[in-house]
Amino acid sequence: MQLGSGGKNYREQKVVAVTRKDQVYSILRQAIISSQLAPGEAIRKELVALQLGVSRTPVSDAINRLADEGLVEIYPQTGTFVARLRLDKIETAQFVRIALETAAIRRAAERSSSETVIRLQNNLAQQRKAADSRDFEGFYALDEELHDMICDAAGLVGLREIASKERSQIDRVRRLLLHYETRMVETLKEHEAIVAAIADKSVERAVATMEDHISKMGKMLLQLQTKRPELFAS
Amino acid sequence: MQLGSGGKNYREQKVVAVTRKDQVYSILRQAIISSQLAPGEAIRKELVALQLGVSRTPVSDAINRLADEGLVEIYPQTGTFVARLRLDKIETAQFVRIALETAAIRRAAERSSSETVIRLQNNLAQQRKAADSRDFEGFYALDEELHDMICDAAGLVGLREIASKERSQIDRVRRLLLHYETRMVETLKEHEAIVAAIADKSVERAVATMEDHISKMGKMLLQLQTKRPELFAS
DNA sequence: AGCTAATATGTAACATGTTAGATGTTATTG
DNA sequence: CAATAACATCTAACATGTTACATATTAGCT
Repeated sequence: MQLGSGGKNYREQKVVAVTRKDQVYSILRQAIISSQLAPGEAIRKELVALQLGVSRTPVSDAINRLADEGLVEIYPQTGTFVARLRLDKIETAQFVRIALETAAIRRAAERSSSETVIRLQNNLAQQRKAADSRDFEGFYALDEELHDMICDAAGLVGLREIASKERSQIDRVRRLLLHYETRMVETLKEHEAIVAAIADKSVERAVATMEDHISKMGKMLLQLQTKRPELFAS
Repeated sequence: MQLGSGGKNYREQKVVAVTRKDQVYSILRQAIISSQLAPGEAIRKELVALQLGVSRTPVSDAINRLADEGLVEIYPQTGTFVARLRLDKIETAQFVRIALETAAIRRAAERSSSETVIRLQNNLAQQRKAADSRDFEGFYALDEELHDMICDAAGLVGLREIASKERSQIDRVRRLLLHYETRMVETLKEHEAIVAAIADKSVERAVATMEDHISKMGKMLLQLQTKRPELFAS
């Protein structure tokens, strides 16, 4: 594992964090969300440590964090596994997502500056490009970014991180759906409606379009169980 | 640290979790939220390990988790400190709390059974007793329990844990305010209004009373900075 | 004295050795 | 042959040794 020059951390002005455990965490999290590591698959800490060229300690630390996040399941003295999907957990995540993001967009619509709107529209332009060229992965990343930008626009420190963490379960399911997903054009339209409402400062319309958007996506997610039942627990 | 008989963990039916790191986590978290460990105070891992009769490993694991939760701050190669309060973080936590708990009470009011209502009213009766006998700590615990019960009544797996985690910052501030707090009677009235709305299945009224309740408390929290500025960062 | 560089110190981060418990397999017994 | 007990194996949990880095202190220089 080649780390990137080791950026310094200073006491008062805390910087990105470049510890090995953070790097391992990012790598594993990415691998899980992108389904490179499939739900139910065993994670052998020692092997991971070997592959990444670190000791077992940072790997364990990273996995503990992933367990808190609900992305892995640790069975003491037995093994660590990529968490299988659970419909009830996904339902809760979906609920939390709607609660947080509708509240966030309400604030965002109330207080958004023209610069913010421009950035949002910029993102939309890129989404159109990605949609035109059938670039699923690119579109997906821009989708996430748009939601993050709206969270940020609410102007609350740390809100994006909280929302993004609660979204990780849903992100994972969406990735698995990517291949089946044909909703890119519809999604784009919904995004456009959301941004338009923010630009118009139509607070209630922004909230309603966001709720509609997340709900529609939620319905998609539930279809995964019929398509890939082996990914689900219990 | 005397552990309680070591309850078994089985693969499919996962049980409470009795690892040392979980115990250390609970102990430290309690100590921080109850302000036994004051904001800004250093935590010496080795000392904690010694005091609890465990090695540094479970202590580090517990502290990592507390850091994720925002209750401690780890400065690499320097030290670990109980997180100082930050107005902006508290504001975000307050926002998240309103978003989650109003959404939760909406669902709870829609679907609450008569048994649930009875449990809530039972809690209220105990709150009245605690208020009569000026039992701040007891009242506070019942307050938390009431909010947890409402989360549970929404019928979403894991929602209570998420809400409770996001509330930890606020709980800490409330504890610090306990000695100044004279709002117990008013708080009780607000709780009664909330439960009454749920019992009546008046969804919108339940949501409104909950939002009002949390907002009023939020205003109290902000007064702490003028009373105890040394607890705050930046 | 004021500034900079060398050094000392303390801590988290990291590495690795050890233990205990969960589970699967094989032997043993009725 | 089935039930069960002994055992082997594997893994996370835990313990402890080592390293690197942030910071404070001191020494040396102008």
